[in-house]
Amino acid sequence: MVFDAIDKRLLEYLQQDSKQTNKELSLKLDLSVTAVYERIKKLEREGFIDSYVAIVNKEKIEKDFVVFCHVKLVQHAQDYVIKFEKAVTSLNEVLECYHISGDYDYLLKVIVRDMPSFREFMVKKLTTIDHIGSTHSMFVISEVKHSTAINF
Amino acid sequence: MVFDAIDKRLLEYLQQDSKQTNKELSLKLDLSVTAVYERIKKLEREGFIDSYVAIVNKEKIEKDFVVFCHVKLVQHAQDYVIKFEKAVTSLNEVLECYHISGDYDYLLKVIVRDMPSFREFMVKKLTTIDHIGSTHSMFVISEVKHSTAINF
DNA sequence: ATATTTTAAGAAAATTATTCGGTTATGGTT
DNA sequence: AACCATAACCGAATAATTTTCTTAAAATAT
Repeated sequence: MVFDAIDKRLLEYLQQDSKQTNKELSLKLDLSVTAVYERIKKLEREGFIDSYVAIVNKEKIEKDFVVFCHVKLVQHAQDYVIKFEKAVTSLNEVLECYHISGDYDYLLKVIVRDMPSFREFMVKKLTTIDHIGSTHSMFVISEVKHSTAINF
Repeated sequence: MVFDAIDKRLLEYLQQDSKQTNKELSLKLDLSVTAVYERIKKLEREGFIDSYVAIVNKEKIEKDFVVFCHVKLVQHAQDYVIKFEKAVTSLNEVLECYHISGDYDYLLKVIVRDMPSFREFMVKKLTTIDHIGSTHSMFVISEVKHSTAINF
């Protein structure tokens, strides 16, 4: 399987707007509609494209209170880690969770409605998970840049 | 404009998979194809849906070295802030940038190929921006959860 | 209770995606 | 350089989907 410069450009376009028609893409890439179609199918089949999603506006649905939470575990025994990761994954306020290097073990991206909701989330959900040592919250004052597109 | 429970479910479905046909959605929502069509158009028009994008697999394109960078400015005069935000936004390794509360001013999500590329990014790009006081990098060991869908 | 507006439905039209058969490039082998 | 095998491409035909249109039913206001 060869992944060439045209595939690269195609992915760039699709990361920007996945609702473009194959005809539009065929003009940009100087290919036939069929060639574009088959390249897209190949990229989907081979796993280059994970999914197609709609990006919704946080403000509009009043879920625009974003907080990054650092979490440290008391111990790092494997079953503690597994349990924590499973628990945190199931929380729908947690959109992202990363195991990271540094002073803390994890970095979580949490999205809720407002500060009271955040308190509720911390008290009733996050800190009820076993083996959490400490947490540290960083509130997002403003989103300067937010893109889902990976540049080559 | 009313945003009801059906719209909510519709957004949930579209955040999961935006390539579903209106017919599939009409079955899930127990509506006609036209009703689904018009609701989607309304959500797009009113700004509930920002865009439709393809999510590409980082590993596949060998851009899966993810780093969160804290950045502190030397001063917070408005023109320093504006310049920094503009400069950082233009860097295509920086997918996300947040102005945050706490010890540091900004949190950046950086995606590159590997550690050498990261070093290159830090030395040649990030730290050449004016007025940066200090930085602190947290390397992602593993991505436990990564979703673009906001839950209601 | 009546008028007005919104929402929904089915059918028709327009556009788009997908399949198909044949052709042209590409890479490797002799 | 000629050969084969494979992959990529194209245009046309078909299938599926989106979009428009017309009308009917709810919901809301007068």
